[in-house]
Order: sequence, then structure tokens, then C-alpha cells
Amino acid sequence: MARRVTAVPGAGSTSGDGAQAAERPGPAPLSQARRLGREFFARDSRVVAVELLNKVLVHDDPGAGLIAGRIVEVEAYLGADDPASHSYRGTTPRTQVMFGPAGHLYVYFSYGMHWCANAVTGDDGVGTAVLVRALAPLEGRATMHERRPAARRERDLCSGPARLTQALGLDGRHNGLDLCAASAAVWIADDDTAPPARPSASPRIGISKAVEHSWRWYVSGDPNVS
DNA sequence: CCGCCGATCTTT
DNA sequence: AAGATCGGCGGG
Repeated sequence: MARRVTAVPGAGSTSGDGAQAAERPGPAPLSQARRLGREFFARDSRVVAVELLNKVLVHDDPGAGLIAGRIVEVEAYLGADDPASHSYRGTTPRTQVMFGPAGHLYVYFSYGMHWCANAVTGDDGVGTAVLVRALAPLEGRATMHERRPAARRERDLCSGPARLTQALGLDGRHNGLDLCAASAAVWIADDDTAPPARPSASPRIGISKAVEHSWRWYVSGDPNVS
């Protein structure tokens, strides 16, 4: 049977499973995980994408508490040379954040009803980012289920770019947020879980241009991959 | 499990 | 007119 990781003090109405593991290998508790710094993001989006696998996306949601999931699927987007990227045609009101400094959150409105979240990467002014496409739920499952009544199984909570923003409570208010600022309510944490040694790759999902590039990566076998 | 399609609105 | 999507529905 699957063992849950419930480790965060403070907020909340987590369901009590009284078991307390004395010693076990595996990820450090979320309370000890380190917020990724600017230098992590300020590299080629394809490198950052792969290294984001198995990191933890966290939202310290006012009112709802900590909600978090392990990143299991990502896509890299480039700039002027990537026709599938929002930044392909240069700076616009929508893509302004993408062209800003690395380590900020680019949240865009999709298909008239969904929000999707990216981490801005690379050098300032280049317009590259990594789309987070799926998470393995780690913390705040009860809140995730409340926010996503359509998800009947746990693997439907965060298995898609717009599903995970719903589950974590991310939307346009978070566009431009600095993931690296110590005071920011959203961050990406390293809990000492390494990226997969051999991540799977494929073309990006839902695009019709630049389909020749395999710039989607995921943790093979993870049930939360979209 | 898979494919189809409508929702809904921003951007081109 | 298309889009970095999702969920409901029908069929296998």
C-alpha cells in the first residue's frame, strides 16, 4: 500500500494517519526543502526543464495552507527560433513576463477558461520558459479535491497543465511572481530527490508547429503524467 | 480505454 | 480563426 508523506506542521486539516516513520530513505520533508534560486532558472530552458523533474512546486495559499506536488512532466519553450512558443513573435502584453528575468512565474490564460504556469528561464530578454504539465500530489490533497470536483481519482488531480493550477490555486494573480523571493507564496523546492537518470522525451503536447522537437520530458511510469 | 466535441475568450 | 485544455459523452 502506498505510504503518504504528511509532514508539514502548522496549517490545517490534514487527515490524520498517525503513523510516524522513524527512519526511512527518500525525500526530506517539505519543511526542510530548499527554494530554488535564480541561478537554477537562468539557463537554457531545455536544461532547466529536465532538472525540474522531481522538484516540488509549492503554493503557500493564504487560507488553504500548503499545497504541493512533485513535478513529473515539463515542456521547454524557446524564443525567436521556436514557432510554438508564445514569445516567438516578440514582446506583447501577454508575453512580457516571459521576456523578463529568470525565476519568475509566467501564468497565461488558455482556451478562454484555463490557467497554465511556466517558470521563466535563461537570460533576461530572451523569452524562454518551462511549462509545468503534471505533478504528483504531495501535500494538500483534501484542498485539491475540493477545487477539482471533476477529479474522481487521485491521478486526475494534477495530470495536466490547467489541472495542476486549479489544484494549487494558481491563476492570473500569480503572473510575474518571483519564485526565488524568500517572501513569495509560490516556489519550487529541492527536497534532494534527483531528476530521473533517464527521463523520457516526446514532442510537446497540443502544438502544431515545431513538432519535430522533442522538448517534453516526463518521469516514465508515473501515473500522474498527462 | 479511446475519440469527438462544446465551452469560452484572448490573440492573431 | 486558432489556440501550450478540459470534461462529458458515446462506443469498444
